[in-house]
Amino acid sequence: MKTVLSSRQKLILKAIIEAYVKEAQPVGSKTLTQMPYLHFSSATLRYDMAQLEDLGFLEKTHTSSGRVPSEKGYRYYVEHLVTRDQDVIDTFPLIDEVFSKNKLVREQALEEAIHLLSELTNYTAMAIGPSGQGSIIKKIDFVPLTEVQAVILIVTDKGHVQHQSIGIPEEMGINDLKEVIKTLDELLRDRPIEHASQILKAAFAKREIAAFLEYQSQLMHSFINAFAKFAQENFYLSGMTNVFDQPEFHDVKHVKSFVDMLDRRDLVKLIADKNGLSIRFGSDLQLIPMENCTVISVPYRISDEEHGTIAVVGPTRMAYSKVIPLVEYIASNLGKLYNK
Amino acid sequence: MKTVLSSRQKLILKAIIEAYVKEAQPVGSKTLTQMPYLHFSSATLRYDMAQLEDLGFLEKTHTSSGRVPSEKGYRYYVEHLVTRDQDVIDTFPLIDEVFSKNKLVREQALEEAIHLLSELTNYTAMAIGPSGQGSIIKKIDFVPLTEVQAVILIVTDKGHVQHQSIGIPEEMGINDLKEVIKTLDELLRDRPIEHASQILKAAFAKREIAAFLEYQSQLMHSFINAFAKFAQENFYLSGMTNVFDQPEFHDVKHVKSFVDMLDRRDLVKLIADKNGLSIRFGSDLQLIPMENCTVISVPYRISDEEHGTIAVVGPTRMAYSKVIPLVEYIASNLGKLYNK
DNA sequence: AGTTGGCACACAATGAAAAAGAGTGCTAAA
DNA sequence: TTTAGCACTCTTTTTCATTGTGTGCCAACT
Repeated sequence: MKTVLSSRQKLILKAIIEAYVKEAQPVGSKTLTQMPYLHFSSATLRYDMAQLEDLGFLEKTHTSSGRVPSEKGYRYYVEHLVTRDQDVIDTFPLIDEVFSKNKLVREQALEEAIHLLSELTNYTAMAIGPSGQGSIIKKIDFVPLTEVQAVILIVTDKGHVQHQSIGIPEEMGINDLKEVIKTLDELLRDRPIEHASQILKAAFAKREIAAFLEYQSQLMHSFINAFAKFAQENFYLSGMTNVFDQPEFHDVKHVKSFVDMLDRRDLVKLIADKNGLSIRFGSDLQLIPMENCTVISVPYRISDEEHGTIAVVGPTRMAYSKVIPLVEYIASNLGKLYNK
Repeated sequence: MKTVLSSRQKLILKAIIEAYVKEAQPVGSKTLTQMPYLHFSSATLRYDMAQLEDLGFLEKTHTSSGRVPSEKGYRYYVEHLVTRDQDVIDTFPLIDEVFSKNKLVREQALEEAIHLLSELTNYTAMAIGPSGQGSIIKKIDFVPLTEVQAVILIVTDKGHVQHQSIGIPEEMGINDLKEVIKTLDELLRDRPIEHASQILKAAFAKREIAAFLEYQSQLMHSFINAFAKFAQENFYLSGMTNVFDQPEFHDVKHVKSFVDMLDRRDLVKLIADKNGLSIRFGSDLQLIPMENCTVISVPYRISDEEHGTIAVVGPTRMAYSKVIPLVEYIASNLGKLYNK
């Protein structure tokens, strides 16, 4: 069953949400009478407000307080009512300017972008960077440092690099190690990173690279470790403390669990792998520190294999009309930016 | 002029500080009478407390409250009164066990160490890792990715690796680039990282590597950028939120400025380059968010060139008798650990 | 001289009661 | 359908008295 709201009810819901977003105070009928397009008496507005409450779009904090939007109210708002803030759209040329001013290396581009995003929204911005997933190994190399130490290097076609220090056992000379690495390079070059560990293990089982058995497991461990690092989603964060100013975060307990959650990167799996603009509220996220919070995320795409997501985290009482166009614009421009 | 305290006054100061550290409440004369070694009447203790207050070691929150240690009081305490907690010393074998259990790669060792430190102290732990400073360039290499893209690699004798994606200009083939990198490798190999930029610039000025002039500046920029990254102190942080439980951090404003300060790494320069155990209080640090906080830092040393500092940050009302031996022990053992 | 019990005083913390304020729901009338 | 009016509810703020903790000082005791 689809609930139908009268156009005045829609106006009221929109006005309440936008006033509440601004003031963080329950909004009453009297406040609404001051709004343009709502020049009715307070009694009339009260009547509609009561209906909106019955429908579950509004809530009261106590019997005789103003109304506060419910999560359902916000949902309806972002789906049907929200408009893109013209002031924000007017800043798009400025964003272009900031981006084009600094010449950015790949990794810095994402960082810059979410920094800008957090500055402009005053909420917390995050990004999941393109992972090594889907990359092809381009080279495996090693550099001897001393008689007993060396560094192994792995480079992918996307320009990702992993390195790992290893020890060289006494009974094995540098030349022997060179031989092993060369074999590995031939074995793994042009193979996808995801298969690397498996190929390595298979080769090890077949003794193809088992000239120095007692050393194998240690070296293999180092490589597998390095391969695993590629798979790690890389996570960018900016403006973590921005949301602390919000009254939703007045309690240090809440701040603490929020920071811990970001530290643990609990949100990574949640914002990844969504198509297009996604707005998720506290109850969608199933994380206690995210109660009363909303995550707005948009995926971006740099190439067929390289993609990720950027997101803004803020209180559910968020300035959607400003944040939504901003996130969308920055996500859509990241691709261009990245390839500069 | 040197203030001399009677042995009873010392006992009282010690008892007050330790009680205050535990309870975070002003401590009164009655509480003190319950302490062992302080079986005097409350009036007697009050008399000494008044003297300690005159000397500036104690403070009152209002005319008739218990006493709270002043910063001067804490200073005297850590210099003359504090003892190393035996319980903590007893845990040292456990620390050894944790360390030896996990085989650690260089970078992970520091991370593990300060993680342990923050867990055991319940305060915030930081470390400045050995920087690339003092390292020697061992190899400069490049890996072509596509016709127009490549990665440059720089490896030092300490096993540090930096990489940077670069674009290959059309008028320059891969072979030309290979030539340039080879020249650079010869030029910079076995040279200290600190001189690298300078050598590069000098060579550029003398046109030694100027076969493709219009490209030079871009490439040089990438290299100089990569060299600069070595110089960055690398900073490790663990248990940032631990201190949020402390009553000193009950205010979100304070929490926010504290997190921002850590984000900006304001403390890095402050804890670096001190010899031996250093205990600095809020007023020493000259940072607003560090009021009522103390930083305990100890340098560690891995080799002649590789050294750093680990530190614990907590409220001035800190369990010094536990933290001091812990930080010292972990710092002294980091060297061994690192070289495994 | 050092130590102690006794007592007046100061202030914070707690809780109850009163007053003020904001906003609602309902009803009857326009 | 809209509005004015009014009683009612609940929060917030203020005030005031009460209680409790701890001090400072003084006179007396060891």
